Amino acid sequence: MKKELSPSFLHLTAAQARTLAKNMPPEEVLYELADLYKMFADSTRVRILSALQAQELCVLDLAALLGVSQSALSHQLRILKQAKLVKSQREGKIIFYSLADSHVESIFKQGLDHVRE
Amino acid sequence: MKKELSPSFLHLTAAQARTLAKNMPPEEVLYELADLYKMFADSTRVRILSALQAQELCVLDLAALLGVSQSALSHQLRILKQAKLVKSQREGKIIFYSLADSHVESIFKQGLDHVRE
DNA sequence: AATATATATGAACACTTGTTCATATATTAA
DNA sequence: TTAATATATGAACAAGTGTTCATATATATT
Repeated sequence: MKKELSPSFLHLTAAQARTLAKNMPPEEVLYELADLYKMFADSTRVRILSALQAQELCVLDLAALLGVSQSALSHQLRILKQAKLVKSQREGKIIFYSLADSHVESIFKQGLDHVRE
Repeated sequence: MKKELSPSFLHLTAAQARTLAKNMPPEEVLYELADLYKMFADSTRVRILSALQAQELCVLDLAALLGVSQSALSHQLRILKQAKLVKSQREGKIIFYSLADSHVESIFKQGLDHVRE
């Protein structure tokens, strides 16, 4: 029995290609996944998340701790907040930021395991 | 006993700041971590990794499967290979790509868990 | 009310990144 | 050797991103 080879594939039968595509997460999910990882793909944001993992902090303390300008930090915090990785809580003049999600920690650790291997 | 407040911090004592900094992974590791996540921060690369998770594939099949140009794919494969997330194996004219590292899968799954929550 | 403090934001800019196009390299077939 | 196939790569370009600078907003203090 001759294998039915789709004209566009080299080694995959059309059936195999379909099965493969079906077993992959939907495109839309993969796009969201890339967007999630974009949040961790900048060293400033990674350092922010790493610090907030230890304890909640206000903007100026974070800035001092990381050696980043207040403005740059504020911009990044906004991005992290929109992505719902970080939340804020006002106490008078000061706003405290903390991790919004326990998943952040596990994603973080997974990555560290790989980097340290 | 008065708290010794470092002039540069608002709510952190100098001691707290030191402890916090000490408990964070070293800067250099955080930079590597960001670089690792950069690999997952592009939808084309995520889709490549997702496909290779199912099975090893040659460049043209991958291109057809994902609907990406051969050139674009080749460029991305080079990037993934340099990052040691992917490896290649030649068989005559054809080069098969596969995941280089089992960590890739776990990083992937962790992210999916978060996206799907 | 005026001032000081803490944070946010818009615009501009430099830098990075992913794709395309054209072409190069490598292997196989004729 | 020549032609065909599979993959790689350099240059150019468009789009995206992170920072800075100046300024705005919000709260507290005097």
